[in-house]
Amino acid sequence: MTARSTSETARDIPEATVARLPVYLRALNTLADDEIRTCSSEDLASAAGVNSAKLRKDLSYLGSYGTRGVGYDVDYLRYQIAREIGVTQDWPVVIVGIGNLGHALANYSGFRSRGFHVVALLDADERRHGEHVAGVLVRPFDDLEAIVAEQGVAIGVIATPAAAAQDVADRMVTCGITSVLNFAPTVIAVPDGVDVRKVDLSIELQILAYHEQRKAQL
Amino acid sequence: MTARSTSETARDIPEATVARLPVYLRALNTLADDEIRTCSSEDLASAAGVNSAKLRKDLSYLGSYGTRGVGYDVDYLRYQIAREIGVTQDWPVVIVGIGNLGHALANYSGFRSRGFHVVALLDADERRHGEHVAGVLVRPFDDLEAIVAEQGVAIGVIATPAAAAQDVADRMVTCGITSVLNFAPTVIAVPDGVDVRKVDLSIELQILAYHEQRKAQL
DNA sequence: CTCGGTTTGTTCCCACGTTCACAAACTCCT
DNA sequence: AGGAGTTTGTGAACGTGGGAACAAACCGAG
Repeated sequence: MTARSTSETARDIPEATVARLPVYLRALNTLADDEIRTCSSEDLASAAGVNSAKLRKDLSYLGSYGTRGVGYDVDYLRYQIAREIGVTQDWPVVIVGIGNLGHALANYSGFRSRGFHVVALLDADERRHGEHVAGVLVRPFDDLEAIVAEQGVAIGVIATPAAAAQDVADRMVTCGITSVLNFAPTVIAVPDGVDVRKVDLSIELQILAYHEQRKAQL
Repeated sequence: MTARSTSETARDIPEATVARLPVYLRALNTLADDEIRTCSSEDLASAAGVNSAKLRKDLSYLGSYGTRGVGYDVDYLRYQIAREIGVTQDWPVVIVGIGNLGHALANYSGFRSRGFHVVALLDADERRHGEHVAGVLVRPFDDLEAIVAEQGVAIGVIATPAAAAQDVADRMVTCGITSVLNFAPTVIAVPDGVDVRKVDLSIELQILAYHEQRKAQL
């Protein structure tokens, strides 16, 4: 995707692998909670719901962190994956659009516990300003630039209606945000160098409906 | 994935294509709202954020619904895609776990407007029972079997904490649900023939964080 | 009817991802 | 020390998906 021109220092990890690393990390955390110190690729793979060969190949992109004949040290591997993903540091995040979904996101404990913390909640509707959600003040959308500059925010979450999403994305990009998580049910366009990931609830249901319909046809 | 043994009547559409059909459908709806009657593959592709060659190939799996030299009839194509996905009919859905996220899902208008309607909200916590969310009564989780049987529910949504997700999934499968949309941050195991799709907010953020970290290293 | 312009449907090729299978490397037991 | 058993890391085969390019098909003008 991005052309890595000079100094091929960092090995580039396939996108499909990157998407699975967080799953492995969560599985390792669960194992660690159960005070399991070591696991085989088979153990971890079944906890993560994947094939063990795929797991080993995925991990091999990070380095050789296992021991043949033994397996992986849970804590060590956990740290290596966290470091590779970048969640050993803490990422400030802004959420725009404090409707039903924005509320749920602001309250979602999985963010804070996994290296992210919500530094601001923004909404265009001034009737919401001053309200506190999950202990964070809801502020005007126009405060975006100031907050991003002050806090060094790189990641923005869009939880607005579809009609507002592109405008919000444009403003985010303008003030320096380079990663966007979009919950609005619309396609947003961004310049090169900005990453967008989309989460769309009704699309997921429609995919299930397709398969469901196929099953019914037998 | 599923072995289609006999009567190869229905062409099987690649999974990647299935995942994009809802996007095309939404783009077509937007065009229809603007009273556009016809569009080229180029028009639709840019509205959907994909390459036009890919769009044409995707549509070709459904049949030949375009006219060379002209393009696609918006309404006709819209109907064909909707029929293929299965959203010309209405799918009953149950949501289990009425916390912050469950609330947001119950209130999400995109479901009803796209061929899905919430027939029941279930929660294990009896303090929530009797409450109405988005006009639907919150009922005990133990009512699951009765509701699924009565209403012919095939699709279940899990919005519980991670610890409860597997149990909920097991109960759903037992009473005949064959498609599950899982919002709980954990991997759930289901038997063959049951489809699971996972939506995981913190995983999406972690993927963004990985790329963000890579950008910062330049 | 024919010709030029347009747009679809499809073929071909390449890149990416998945899985198998096995050599390399480690532990433990005798 | 040596051999049996175990598990990782990886090379190779295979399948799926993406994109360029082009033939087929349609429209409209003359």
